[in-house]
Amino acid sequence: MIILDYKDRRPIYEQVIEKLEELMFLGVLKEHDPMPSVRSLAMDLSINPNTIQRAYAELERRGYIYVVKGKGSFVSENRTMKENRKREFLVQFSDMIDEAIRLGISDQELHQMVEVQYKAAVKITGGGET
Amino acid sequence: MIILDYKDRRPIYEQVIEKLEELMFLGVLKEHDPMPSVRSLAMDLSINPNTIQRAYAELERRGYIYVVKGKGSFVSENRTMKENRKREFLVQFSDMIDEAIRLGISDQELHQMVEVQYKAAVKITGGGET
DNA sequence: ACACTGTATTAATACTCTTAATACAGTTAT
DNA sequence: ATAACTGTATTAAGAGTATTAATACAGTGT
Repeated sequence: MIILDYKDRRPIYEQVIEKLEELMFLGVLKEHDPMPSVRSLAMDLSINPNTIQRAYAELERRGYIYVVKGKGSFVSENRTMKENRKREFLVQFSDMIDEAIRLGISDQELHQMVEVQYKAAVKITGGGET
Repeated sequence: MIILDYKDRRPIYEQVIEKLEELMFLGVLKEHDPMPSVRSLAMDLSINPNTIQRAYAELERRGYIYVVKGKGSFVSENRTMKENRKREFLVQFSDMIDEAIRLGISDQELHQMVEVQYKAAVKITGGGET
């Protein structure tokens, strides 16, 4: 379910956070679904439970999971998550355009890139079917 | 000339590399200009000369500066740099479009963002006047 | 000779990430 | 109640990296 990349410079717990958020976003982990337990996920990934614990603590802090003591951790109702993600996208996208301008890329070129890339990407991924 | 951000998680030497590359890109540091000496830049930034040395070694490895022993370090003829930067941009931009598709953003929306952001950014920055 | 350049080395310190070994409290099923 | 799960907390150790510090050496220019 999750594959770690040890060549990645970022710490493992961050990768775990990212992957789990992605699974929530994709709907593989649905609202109120139980998260894998700290120990079992640690076993799965062959890493220390403390490292998973750290990732879970951060996910809880972000409001993406909630904890019921003794029972486990569960996926939150995460409307906020998709909003956050979209907000981040918008910021990054406008930064990209600033960079494009610095690089002397014209708006026509940008439009063309959007067009080409969009078609190509949709063809591969299947794109935004909700 | 350079301001370090100690809240940034990345190491100082990486920030120094980034800032110096930016100054070259902007033309503040022109081809064959002398770079500030290791010791003087270290003084300026109130950090250890070794840290600057590390940044310079990396800049040389990337071909952005060249060294004349006993004289100093100088800005390379860096056509490659702008090409590299453009290449990086293209990769990132297509990644962004993939993300947009995941977020269910239509190509029309993307085109509109490009349009709005481009005009706004050019107005502020003055944009790609070379 | 002196004051600059870059470069190299070694040591010490600090910080972060990760693992390991426990321990404790709450839940659930038997 | 006991066993087997949950999450949480703590403490210690190890590894790796970033940074500083103190030198030393070689080349350049005045």
